[in-house]
Parts: sequence; C-alpha cells; structure tokens
Amino acid sequence: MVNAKTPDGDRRLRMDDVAELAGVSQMTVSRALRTPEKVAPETRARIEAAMAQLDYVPDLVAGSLAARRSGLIAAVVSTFENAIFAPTIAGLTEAAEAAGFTILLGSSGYSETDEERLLRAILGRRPDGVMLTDAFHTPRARRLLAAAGVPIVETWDLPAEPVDMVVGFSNVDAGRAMALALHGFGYRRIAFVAPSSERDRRGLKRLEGYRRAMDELGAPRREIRLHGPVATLEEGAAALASLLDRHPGADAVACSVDTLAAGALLEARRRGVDVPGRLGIAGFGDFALAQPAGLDMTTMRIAGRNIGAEAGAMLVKRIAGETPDPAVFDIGYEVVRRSSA
Amino acid sequence: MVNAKTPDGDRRLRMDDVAELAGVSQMTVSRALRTPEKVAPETRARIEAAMAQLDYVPDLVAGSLAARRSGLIAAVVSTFENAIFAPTIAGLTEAAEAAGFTILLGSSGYSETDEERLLRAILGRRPDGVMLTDAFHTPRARRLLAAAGVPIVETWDLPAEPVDMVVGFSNVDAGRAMALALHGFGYRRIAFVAPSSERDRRGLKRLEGYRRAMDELGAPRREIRLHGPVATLEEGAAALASLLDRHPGADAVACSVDTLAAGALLEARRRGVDVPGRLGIAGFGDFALAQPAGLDMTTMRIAGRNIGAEAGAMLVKRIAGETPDPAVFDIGYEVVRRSSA
DNA sequence: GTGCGACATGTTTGCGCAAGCATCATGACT
DNA sequence: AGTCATGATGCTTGCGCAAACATGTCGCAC
Repeated sequence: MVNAKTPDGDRRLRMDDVAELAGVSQMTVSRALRTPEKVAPETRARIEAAMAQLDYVPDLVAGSLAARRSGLIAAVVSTFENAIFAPTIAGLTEAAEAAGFTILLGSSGYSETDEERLLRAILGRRPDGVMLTDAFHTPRARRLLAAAGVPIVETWDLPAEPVDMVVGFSNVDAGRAMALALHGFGYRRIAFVAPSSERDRRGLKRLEGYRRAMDELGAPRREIRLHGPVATLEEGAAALASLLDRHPGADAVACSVDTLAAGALLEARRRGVDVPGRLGIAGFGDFALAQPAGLDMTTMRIAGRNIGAEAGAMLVKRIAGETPDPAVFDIGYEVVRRSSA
Repeated sequence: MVNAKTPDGDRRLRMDDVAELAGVSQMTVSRALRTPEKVAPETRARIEAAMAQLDYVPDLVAGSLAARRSGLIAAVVSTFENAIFAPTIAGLTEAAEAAGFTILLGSSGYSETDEERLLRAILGRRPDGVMLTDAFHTPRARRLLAAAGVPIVETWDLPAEPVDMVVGFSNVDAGRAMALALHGFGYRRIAFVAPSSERDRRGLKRLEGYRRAMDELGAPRREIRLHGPVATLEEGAAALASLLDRHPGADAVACSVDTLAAGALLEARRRGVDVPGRLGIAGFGDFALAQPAGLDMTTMRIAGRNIGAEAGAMLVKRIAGETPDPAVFDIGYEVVRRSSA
C-alpha cells in the first residue's frame, strides 16, 4: 500500500510519514515509541494504527546517533570454531534481549593485529556495554577499551588487573582443585596435559594450579605439552601417547580442557588401556560434547551459560546507572566425578 | 557551530579533532579513512599520525546514517541452546569480517511474537544483508523482510517460496535418502523418529522424505513422534523405548536429528540392545557432539560451516552490486556410514 | 603565456531521530 | 475570578559523519 502523499521514489519510511498519517508531529511519534506513557491513549492508538498500517520500522541507527546510546551489547569471542563459548553467548543474549538490547558479535581470531581491527569495528558501533571472553593484549587495545567509556565485563577468568567488571573463576585455583581432587580419589602419580601456546592463558593458569598442588603434596610434576596451538581431539590422543611413553608410571592425568581429555580417553580405549583402573582421566569444562555421547568423563564443571547471563545482567545494571553489587563475580567451579577417574 | 576548539568536557573525539591536529578539514580525514588513495601521501601520513596519537575510533553509527549503509550483516537463529548453528555462524562471520562487515546477532526463541520483535530490532539497525537459519512465519514478518530492501539468504532448507536467496538442501530428499541408504545396507523394517512440533519444519520434512521412501519400497511406515517440543537426548532415549515397545520388529531406526539418535544409541547400550546387530541407528546432521565422543554414529552429514560461508559470500556479492551465480545454492548432503548402522 | 584537465582539498548540506525547551489546554485550588 | 500545577504536544536543533558539489593548484601542451 502506497501512502497517498508519498514523495516520489520509494524512499524509506520515516517517522514523518507515520506522523502525517496519524495527524501528529514527528516528535509525538517518537514519544509514542520511547515513552508511551507520556502520550494520550487515543493519540497513541492512532499512532500505533498508522505504524501498523505502514509496517513502519524505526531507524535505530538514527536513533542511536541522536540519543547517544546504541542499545547494543557487544560480545567478543576469540573464535566460534570450538563451540565452547556458545552457552555463554546464549546466556548473554537472553539477558540482553530481555532488557531490550541487541547483540553485536565479534570474533578476534588469534592474531594481535586482528584484535585491534576487531576492537575498532566493535567500539565504532558505540555499544552500551562489552563482554569479553578473551583478554586483550596490546596496550593500545586496552587503552581503546578504557577510552570507550562503557561498562566492560571480562569473563572466564579472574584477571589480576581487570579493565572493569569480571564474571569468572580462578583458573589457577581450579587447576589446583582438580589435581587435589584426583589425589583425593586415591591417585598418587598425577600428570597434566597443558597447551604450549602463550595465547591459551587459561590453560597455562590451570597448569600453574596443578604445579602448586603437586608442590603442596610434595609430588613430582609430570607434564605433557601440546605440539600445536589448538587443543583438539588429536592433540589429546597424541598427549596420551606421550604420557604412556614418557611418564609410564602415571596413574592419572588431568587435561587443561575437555577436548583433550576426550581425545585421550578415546585413544586409551583404542589402546586397551583400562580407564580408570590403569589410568584415571579428567577433563575441564564439562562441555556439551562429552557428556551426551557417553564418555562419562570426570571433569571440572564451569557454568558457562551462567557466566553469560550474569555478565549480561551486570552490564544491563550498569547501563541503567546502577552499580552491580560485586564488580568481580566469582562463579566458581565444581568437580564432577564420573567414571573416567 | 557551538563547538569551540577546546574539548574541555571530555567529549568523545570526533573527526574534527583529528582534522585540527593534522591541519586538514574534517572531510579529508573522512576520505583518508574511506578512500585513502584519494588523499596525498604526506597528508594521509599526517592524518594517520594524528589518529594514532589520539587513539581515535570513528563513529560508525554516524557514518552509517550519513552513508545509508551500515556495514552490518545480521544473523538470525532460533536459539543458541543447541550449538547446531554455531558452525554456520562461524562460516558467516569469517566471510563477513573478511569483507569488512560486522555481525549482528539475533535469536528468535520460539514464539511468534518474539519473532516479530526480533525482526524489528534487527531490521531497525539497517543491516546491509540478512542471513536466516529459520523461516519466518507471520505474514507481517515476511512483509517486513521484503520491505527492508536488503539481500536475504535463507539457509538449511530449500523453501518452496524463498524470500530472496537460499543456501541449503532439500530436507525431504535428505530424509528419503537416509531411509533408502538404510535399505541399501540391508535393513528391511525401517522406523523413523520425528518431532511432533510444527515449529520443527525441517524435522517434519525429513519425516516426509522417509514416508516417500517407504512408499516407494512398498514398506510399512513405523513412526515414533516426540512428546516435547525440543529434540533432546532424553527424548531420543524415550523414543527408543517407544520403538522397542510399539514396533518390536523394526531392525533399523533413523532419527530426524543427531541428538535424538545419540540418546537412542545410549539407551540401546543401557538396555543391552545390540547395535547395529539387533537394531541399526542413524542420525542426521553429523554434529560435533557425537563424533568426538566415540558414538561413531551413522548419520547424514550437512556442511554447516559451508552453508554460513557460502551465505556470507553471496550476501557480500549482492551488497557489492553483483548478482551471485545461483540465487539458490543446493549444498547437498552425504550419508556417512559408521558403525551404528 | 594561455588554457585545460587532473588531482587535492574544502564547504555545504542532510541522513532520521531524540533532547530540551516552548506552548497550549485543562482543571484544581485559593 | 485568578493563579498555578499538570499533562499533552510541537518546535528547533544537533548527534558525527559522508555525498555532492565547489574551489584551488598544479603541470603540460600548444
């Protein structure tokens, strides 16, 4: 349906068009959308009818510019390749959309130059809040974040010097807790599979926790480091092979992430290694991939979805001007004992 | 103009600030960013130095309004709860970011009212392109999409009446192909587990394909429908129980999605049912959850990541003014035979 | 040395909306 | 009857940038 007074060319609809049809000013249409309680009921009804008739969709870009708030919350993840962060994004999305925000997604890949490009692309959209699943490394990146002047939540860790707010847990403590839990299960010669890449800070922190636990127990360290930069099933399988070769005396092995543990577990089955009799295997994360498929793996459960939900709630609060109770939310972790250790 | 040259209040930086520092006009800064080849090298160097010194981040909201293009590509998924679409989003993200676009994420949940709210929130951002992983159902939603005047790709299916472009496969054909494949493996009394919810159109289409195959083979149908609206492991387990109860003669069962098949497979193990000897089990999707965990399931592989990558490529082309070769891209499917059937 | 074109840069304007204040009507209270 | 509070709506302006056009400045051909 073409509005009778439509100027030539099928221009996009503006508030003016709605206003004209409803017999009010543009500003009243704006009010009917943003603060409907300030518009008289009949007027509002006319405006809503006009919007419905025209299928009008307000231009939020223009609105963002004028109001100096975008209604966007940015989520920055390193990669989607592993679906590790999917539950966190899901939790964030739910919290954000419930409060009327829309999610802007950025994935940084793994290079530092990309990191800065990404950050500019994201911050240039003037999001009202930012959730990070990865730390940013370059000084400039940190400066840009701070200068953006919006609430920021870092997640999945407890950084020593947070940029702003935090929802996470201590990866060092969690790594230590896993090692101590294995000790508690009766294992005495505990090994650890850890990444070699500096980029996997969290994995290295878990390794650090393992080391502390070993030192506390007065036990020798048995470490296997990955070859490649990414933790895959294959790396896990290779790590098991290395372990049997280099630390044949080990009676249990914790891995810095479930994916590795799953690979190790499958390799152990292939080799006929009795799990957990000859070797206990534990993972980290309790990611969806392992449990449903019957691996029944002992692991450290991290409430990824809650991290996202809590991060979203904190951002929404801060955007509304409130100050969330704790600026650093330790979401903790939980050893889940299943049959692999 | 009210702005003196003093940024006394800590206003956000604008191009004017960069321009002043570099001794050029605002427009030249804009050009240095958007069409650097049109700016003299020394001038450009001065501008870039000024931007670096100030840590200037251009306001893409204002830019979007002025240029009437946002640089956003919207991805609309029904839910993140199951990570099914994660690879598709990853593929899209890669293609889009390589071309300088940023991803706007929307999840529609499962209600039709949410559907329209979501669409308004997304289209209001004036994305330059939209990828849908789910069909929109209300007439108004379809009208809004069409009226947005941007390229749209529907995915994971081949709709009878596409809104615009398509990257997907025929769920009917794929369902039929799976049934025929099981027949080819020697199974003769083939059952099918399908959703009951009207919202899972794809699952119902696969069921339709199964029915066709059965009719072609002159074989009776053996159907199990889910109780709940969502396909879970538990539903899969329950479906296996129903199957053994109601169709004890069945020698194979195909499920409309891997999650169900995984649940069925685990339940079969628990009950000591010999798979594939007594019963073959096949899934659909080849999702990451099953394979790594050692379920070794026969399934229908869908190249989810390619769907996203191809959708992104098509959108980018269309945004650039080109016409992608096929507007409907059939990405196909592939039976992957493993040990469960 | 004049003219013309190619390039580099500047000026003006408006994208569509919301903040802030102005205006107007109505009714309650003194 | 006069005053003022209250609520409803309108008017003007500017958010920060990019498109379109205008201007300036060279060099080169003749």
